[in-house]
Amino acid sequence: MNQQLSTQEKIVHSATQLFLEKGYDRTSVRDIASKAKINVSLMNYYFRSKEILFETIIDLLIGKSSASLKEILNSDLELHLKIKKYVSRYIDILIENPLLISFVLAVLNRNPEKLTKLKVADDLYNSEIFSYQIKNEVAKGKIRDVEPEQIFISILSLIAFPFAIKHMISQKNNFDHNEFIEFIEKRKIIIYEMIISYLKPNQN
Amino acid sequence: MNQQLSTQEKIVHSATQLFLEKGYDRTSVRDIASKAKINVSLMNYYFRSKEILFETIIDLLIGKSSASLKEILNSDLELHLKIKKYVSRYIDILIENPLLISFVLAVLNRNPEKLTKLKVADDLYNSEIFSYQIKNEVAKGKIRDVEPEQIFISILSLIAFPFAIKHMISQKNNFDHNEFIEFIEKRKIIIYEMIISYLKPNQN
DNA sequence: AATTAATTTAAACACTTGTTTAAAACATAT
DNA sequence: ATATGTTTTAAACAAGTGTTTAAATTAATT
Repeated sequence: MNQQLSTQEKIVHSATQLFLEKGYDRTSVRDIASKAKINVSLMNYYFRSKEILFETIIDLLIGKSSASLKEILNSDLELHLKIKKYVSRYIDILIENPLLISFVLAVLNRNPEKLTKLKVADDLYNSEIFSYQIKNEVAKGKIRDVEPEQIFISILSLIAFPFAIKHMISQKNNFDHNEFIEFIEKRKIIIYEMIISYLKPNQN
Repeated sequence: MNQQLSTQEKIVHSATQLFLEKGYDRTSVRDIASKAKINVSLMNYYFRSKEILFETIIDLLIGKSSASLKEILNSDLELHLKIKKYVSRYIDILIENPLLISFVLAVLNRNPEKLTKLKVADDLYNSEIFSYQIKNEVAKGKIRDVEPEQIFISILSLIAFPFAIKHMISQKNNFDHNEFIEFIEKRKIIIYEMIISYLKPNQN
């Protein structure tokens, strides 16, 4: 399989895997080269530096997943259904790549200055329409009086954090990978119902 | 102030700050030495290696905060009140040290093998009594039928994750530090009510 | 005051890091 | 077949890493 790939692709492929597993600092250029079975200097030939290679990979990783999430948030779906779809889709993405969250968090805390350039801010996290929708429902008395930002952060937290502490959860409950995924799959409904029950206006 | 401290204390003090801000890998022994205004080799004299110094600091950081949380979880408080106190206390701890979560997450993903030794697993995260309490309430029909683990992870996520993405939240909403804390303070009630409203048995 | 122990220092060690250089190998085009 | 451009290679570079050594300084003990 590695045979079919171009040198450039081999570098990206191997580096992505290593960055996800060990992070930027613990991955050396020689690690990447030996995993991709290429000469060390080819990394500098195709990408000018390790840093640039890293940024390329960040954009690749995040760009891939963010598009469909943004689409859901900006759609004209009814609020409840939108939340349900968003939660479900987001969890599916993270199940496909369970290391993504830890990766993004690491980037966020190592290079907070690169945040603007990072697609996360724009794509994963721009929710004008969603905010407006919530404010609207509040105004109509359909849901409890809430700050959209607080709701959005809550949803995000409930979805993403378990992946960030996957090791801890798995160890405590003696989960193998499949059992962890089962645990996470259940959260699609739990998170949805948790948010919905909170949003219900006071029934006094 | 640095004058009063012993060499050993100066090392721990400076290293803690650097590890929290920049992480283990991006902090060099010479960084620590120059911040503590001591000779490089004193680090190896008092602690045998950078790794051991790091583990010492992990235990210090986590041990400090975990005690009071464990106490609340294991107390015989009524469930609702227990959750309220736990959320509030946990948030207070993280406000006091907003970098703690990112630090722990970094350790968790870099050295997952050290997890057992890490006090997190035992202290922050052992909730036999809490689990039993929830199962009990479920059996009595006082709350919805839920898995205690899912509830615990949800509470943890709602509390901790916003600190892990502090930079993102602050940038998007143009928060300075105080405004971020305000945002977080509001979550004490939000998280409590979110969990409680979810736990309410079906009113059909 | 003399001797022993604890602390601090500067220098060096061995190793790894990302990157560059310049020659070699290969492919393409004239 | 020759020349040109692209890709790959091995070797070296300079800088930084954690740690050790052995001498110098300070403190404690007899």
